[in-house]
Amino acid sequence: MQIYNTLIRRKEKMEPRQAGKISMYVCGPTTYNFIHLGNARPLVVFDTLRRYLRYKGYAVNYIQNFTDIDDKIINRAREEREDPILLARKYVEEYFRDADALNVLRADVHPRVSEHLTEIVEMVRLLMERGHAYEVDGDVYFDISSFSGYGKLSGRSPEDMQAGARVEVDPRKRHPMDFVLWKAAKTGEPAWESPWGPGRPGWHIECSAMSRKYLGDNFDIHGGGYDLIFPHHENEIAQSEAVTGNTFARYWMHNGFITVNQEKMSKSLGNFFLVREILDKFPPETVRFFLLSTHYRSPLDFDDEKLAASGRGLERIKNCIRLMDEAAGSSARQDMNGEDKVLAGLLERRRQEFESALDDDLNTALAIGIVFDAVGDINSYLHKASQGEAVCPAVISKARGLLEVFNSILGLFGTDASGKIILDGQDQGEGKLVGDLMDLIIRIRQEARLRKDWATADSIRNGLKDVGIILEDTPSGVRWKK
RNA sequence: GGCGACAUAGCCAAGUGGUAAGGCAGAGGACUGCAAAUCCUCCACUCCCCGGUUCAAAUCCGGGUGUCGCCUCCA
Repeated sequence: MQIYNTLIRRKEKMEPRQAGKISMYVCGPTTYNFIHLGNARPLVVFDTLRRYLRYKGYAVNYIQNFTDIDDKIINRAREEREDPILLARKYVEEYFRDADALNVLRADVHPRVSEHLTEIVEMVRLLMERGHAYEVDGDVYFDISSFSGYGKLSGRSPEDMQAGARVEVDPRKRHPMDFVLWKAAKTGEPAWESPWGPGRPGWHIECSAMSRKYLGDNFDIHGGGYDLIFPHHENEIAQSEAVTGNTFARYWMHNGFITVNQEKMSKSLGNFFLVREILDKFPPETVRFFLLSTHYRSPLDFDDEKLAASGRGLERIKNCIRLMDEAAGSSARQDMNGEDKVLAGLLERRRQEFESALDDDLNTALAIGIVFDAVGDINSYLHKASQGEAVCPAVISKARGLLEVFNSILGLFGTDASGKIILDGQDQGEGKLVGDLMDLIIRIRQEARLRKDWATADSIRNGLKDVGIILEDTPSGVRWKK
């Protein structure tokens, strides 16, 4: 598999440190609010990467942190007259509700800053001991001049950045780009004991300390949003490598932004949409599909019309699954004929194309194109079969199995424990009562149709449409779906 | 001021040297009482512009133009 590595600015072959195992760390949210769509992109992208690596047979150790101690949390808690720790805890819970809805699998560990003060203080202490940090009035700063590789990820030298500095420089810092490792507590703020007095960690040190605890001095993949390259990830490298003397992460992956009217969606611009709000209007699989329909490094512009178009595209895949299930249930042909073998061959080819798409820097947009190609192959086969011989259930089972493999990686549709795709509709969800009622309504309408009472038949169909149920008359019977 | 990314049909989007995937929307046909779904066919002589390299460029190089991002909390 090839991965675009921000460190060298090109794709390279991904070779894990240990054969068959991959360690991944992805920067998670600061929990002071519900997540917005921009926050959701890395979740879905790296979840998909993780699923694909698993599919390829790797044992993946996946760590995603929560920043639950931070200025923004403290400010928010003050506004709401709540305890900062409890507020952060609440938004961790809310985070999981959104992530679960988007079918993002839980990480192996979700470490929180508030539970790793010991490791963080120890790391700062080591940086002090080794001459990479200095203390001023209870604050501890990292001394970037002590780390020769500073700037290697973001591709800028300390001199470049000084030239355009847009912030007032704290005069207590030796170099303007020095950054805080430990902040002395102000009155009323949560604080933890340290050799430099009570305080709390700076933003960057947590990821260095927690990734080290769970993945060791070096690991394979570090992911996050593009805007974390500088300063966050640059600083993580400096801290970690200064302490360990080892290369930190080998492959750095950064997702592009979600934009609104071509502008970055961000909290400071106020143009963000909460995942929760979007899920009120669109099903979660549509949102996930939308997020994966563009390559992860490209910007992705959001609006309702684009999401709606994604939903219509997804419907095509769902229809294919419904058609397969109907056809398979109506046939018991055993032996494979020529058409069956042609489809079987095409399916195998699609599997390979799908894999090579994802092998090329997780090209989910291409992979989704391959899914549609497979859907076209299957629909054509079903159409031909409907006019001649019945389908061969064994080939249909293979086809459905292929879509389930695709789904196990893209994570679009809900499944049962064995990975079988479960769609809304008569299969499940509403329970037996709705199914029975639908059977009754359809029977009454069919009687009307037999009498050629089209007015009644159409009235029933239109009425159901108004409550969100689609009726489709087919030669073999009536199909309904939500 | 420094650094970087992107520009492909009405919309979304893949494609890094060999003659433009896929989806949405749209047109025609098949099927249907009608609709929907599905199938078949059509829908970019051309990839922001101008030069150059090459037998061959959307793809490489140079120069423009435009949009966006990072340098400050931000996925």
